[in-house]
Amino acid sequence: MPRSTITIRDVAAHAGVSRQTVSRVINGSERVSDTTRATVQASIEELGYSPNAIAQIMAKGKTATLACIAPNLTDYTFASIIDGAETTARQHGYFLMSSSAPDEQAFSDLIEELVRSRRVEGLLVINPYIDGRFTHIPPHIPLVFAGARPRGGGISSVALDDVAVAYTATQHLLSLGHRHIAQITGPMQEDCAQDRSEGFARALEEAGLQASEMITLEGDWTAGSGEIAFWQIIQEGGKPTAVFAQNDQMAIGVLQAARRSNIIIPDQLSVIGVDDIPLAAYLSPPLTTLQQNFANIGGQAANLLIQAIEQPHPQPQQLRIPATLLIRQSTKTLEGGDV
Amino acid sequence: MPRSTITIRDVAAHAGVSRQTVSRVINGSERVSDTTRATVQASIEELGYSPNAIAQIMAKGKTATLACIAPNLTDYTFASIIDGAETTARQHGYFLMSSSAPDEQAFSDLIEELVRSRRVEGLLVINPYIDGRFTHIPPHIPLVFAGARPRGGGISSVALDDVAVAYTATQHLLSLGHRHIAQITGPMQEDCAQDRSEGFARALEEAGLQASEMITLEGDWTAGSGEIAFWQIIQEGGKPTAVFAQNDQMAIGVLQAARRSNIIIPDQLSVIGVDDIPLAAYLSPPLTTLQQNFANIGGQAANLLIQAIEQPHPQPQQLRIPATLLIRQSTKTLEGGDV
DNA sequence: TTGAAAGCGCTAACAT
DNA sequence: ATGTTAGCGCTTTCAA
Repeated sequence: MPRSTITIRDVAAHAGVSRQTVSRVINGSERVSDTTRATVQASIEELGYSPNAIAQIMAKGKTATLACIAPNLTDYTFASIIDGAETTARQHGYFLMSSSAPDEQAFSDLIEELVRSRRVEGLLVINPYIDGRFTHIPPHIPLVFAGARPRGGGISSVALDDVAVAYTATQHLLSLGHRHIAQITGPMQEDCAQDRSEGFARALEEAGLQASEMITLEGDWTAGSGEIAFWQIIQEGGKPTAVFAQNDQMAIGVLQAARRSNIIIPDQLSVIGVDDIPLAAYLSPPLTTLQQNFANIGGQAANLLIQAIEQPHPQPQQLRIPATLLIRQSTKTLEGGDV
Repeated sequence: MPRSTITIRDVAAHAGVSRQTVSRVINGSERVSDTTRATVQASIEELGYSPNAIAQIMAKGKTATLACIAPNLTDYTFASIIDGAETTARQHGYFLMSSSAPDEQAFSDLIEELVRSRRVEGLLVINPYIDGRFTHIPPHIPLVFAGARPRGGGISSVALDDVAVAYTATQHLLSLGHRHIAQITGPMQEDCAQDRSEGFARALEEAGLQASEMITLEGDWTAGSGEIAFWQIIQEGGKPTAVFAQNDQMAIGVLQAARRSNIIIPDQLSVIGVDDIPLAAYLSPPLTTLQQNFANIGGQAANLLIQAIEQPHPQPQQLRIPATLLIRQSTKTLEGGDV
């Protein structure tokens, strides 16, 4: 027969003090004499007491829990952001409940359950604009977006500096002499894809070129979509000497399609991606890309969220995180003519 | 001035009934007349009332929350298991808190906080034997292991049928005519790596060969370790015609090392992995592997855990999940001689 | 079918 | 420095 859980009451009785004193010891209050503190501590140890977190939450009115919702948990970029957020949250004494919501309905249900039931004090939403999910976020709850700048005002966010990233990637290709650069974008309903397209256009314009002269196709961030897009480029008779894929997955698809079309990379075609997923360095050839610091993005987002919870009137902030150009072997100086 | 949260009290007053009646309506009790139920429902809607989950937990003494702890959240295999577990947990009305614990200390701290504070009712531990973390698991808490069979008795688990998986992989290579097969294992302190090694040996023996005649090197599941292992094989003058890598990541390392050594895959060397990570099909060449159903593993594990929580005396169960051989282009019939 | 009382384990606000 | 008194918002006896 395992004895029933021991409570603050048992400790109080055992130590010969009031429950309140035990509570003070637990919470590290100054207003306890060293001797009683020691006595209480001893009782706690002896009884193997541990406070019931739910009861503490109940009495304090604070759950010290954040929710983080991503489209899924398996995507490396999402998982890394969550990992970073969790670490930071815990450092500040918060728990992080991470959940996936593949579609708008699931998102809506989840939010409803989490927020209305007051299980969490704040919301960290990764990629809020992949569908209409942002419309289901209730007002007045501390909120931070990760992976996209907010469309409306008053919302804090942490995201890659997408314009700058695309600009840098395109610049790199231009500096290698490429003048026929195809672009494969993410879904254009996502601000992130729009911003990267803008960065692409900007770099071209500075070089006296027009984005409209280049082939641009839309993918959905998957390797498969990159593959399809590149085949389409070939079929349409496009002769780019370089491809800017807006993420690594799609770049991988391009590598695959190129291989099957007997196009040698980087000799006949340079390819650059964005993200630096772990396998990028192990591709054939290793992929030149822009490395994101996902853990940092997650950590900063958690920070902003905790600020929003703890401060009375926090100022919404938009943080943009820079990326690092990693030159590997999938990009190369343009030598001969076109493909 | 946002009005303070409305409670069951407000609803009771508004509907002209007692709090208990409202509670009964919330919990779907039968013992309420249809008319009062309707009245109460109307009040709930009108006031926009939603029960406070923390208070419910407090009163019921059940958190309906599971914890899932993995070495990290970013590994695709872990994330997929978690994803599957979360889906199943939610279907049964449970929440899942997933956390990463990179080392033993972090694991110990996390468990301490989660279990002793009674925030969670059960523990789902992914890869409990990567270090000594399993020794920090407190007794008497509902527990399920994922990714490894338990060493002690009385613990439920869900894992790949590692012996069978390795047997199938090796069989495949043997059936292609290979007789010189190198093996790259995971860390041998992990049961999973041991079991796969056993399956490897068993298949060889059935073909009249000995595992001791083959080169076996130990990796740490990373692509880098696979790469290093393969270089070592070459340096030592090993001439395998095939490599069985105990996971895809290490197989990727082999692909990389082979490419740099100008060894053509699959013409000069066949390579097979385990997992079927998303990029396996996009490698050069696409990787032959054994596909795991991670979501299923996670889902089954969550099921067992919930059973353990809800049933008085659950029987510990060891579930072994089969894998599917996916033949792609990294394995090929042995034609000429050795490399 | 409904309500009153008691309590879940803890803490905040006042005492002393 | 310590104790007393009220809750936190809900559910669970037990009565009626």
